[in-house]
Amino acid sequence: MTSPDQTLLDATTAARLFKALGDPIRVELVGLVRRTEGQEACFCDLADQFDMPQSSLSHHLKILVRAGVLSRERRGTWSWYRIDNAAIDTLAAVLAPGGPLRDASACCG
Amino acid sequence: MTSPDQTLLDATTAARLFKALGDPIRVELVGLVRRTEGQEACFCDLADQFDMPQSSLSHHLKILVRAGVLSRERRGTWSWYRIDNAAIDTLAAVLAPGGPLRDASACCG
DNA sequence: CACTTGGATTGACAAATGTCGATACAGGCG
DNA sequence: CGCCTGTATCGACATTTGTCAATCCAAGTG
Repeated sequence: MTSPDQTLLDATTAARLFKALGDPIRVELVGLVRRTEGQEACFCDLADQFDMPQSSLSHHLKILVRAGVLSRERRGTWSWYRIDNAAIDTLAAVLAPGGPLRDASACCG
Repeated sequence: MTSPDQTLLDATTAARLFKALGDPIRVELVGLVRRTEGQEACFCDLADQFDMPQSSLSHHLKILVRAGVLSRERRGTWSWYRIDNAAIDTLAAVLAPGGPLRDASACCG
């Protein structure tokens, strides 16, 4: 009748991360960072891959950082982005067989 | 400079699914269906778990169905929802170590 | 200090989203 | 057929989101 208590907290966390990835550009961004040496990429490298204004890209990156999917580090003139693996792990766990959203009798047995 | 070609399609698909899960209520909904016997639940059961108007719940379920996360089947008077495991698998694969968003040298070695 | 460059922030605006009450529709049942 | 019950859809509204141009700030260079 009332909204679920304990699980709602996890659902909120998961939803926040899912939401951050709920845009093709942001999925691409995370994928690009992941494919970069050391899972770290600077803004300038990312900007080369997208045909869009610099401000838009910065905006999407900010959303990913705010959600905890990426972290930003300013090194001299350039901004470097890297993946927060804990966040990805959280989502992977949610979707894994036996996790909150996936029955244990999944693909793998 | 131009937007990535091949991967963009996958990113769009993934983003569509992520977006559908980008709300705590919808995460809860999928979790509830998952925990139900046979991964199938009727609207009435789900409605008991949430303190919100029936129309809102129906709206969220529609979003999940439209995105392909759930499927709806009308059986007599009641609507039954079940998880589309292919969709969950798609996202799990995206987040898995070695997947598009996760470095291979992840948690598991 | 003046200038340039990388990148973040702001402002404006259209479009999408979440929420709710009201209404419509579909399937039993009298 | 008329009525109830379960669920979907509609209409209105406030909030959020994505996009772009413009501006601002920080760091390096002359």
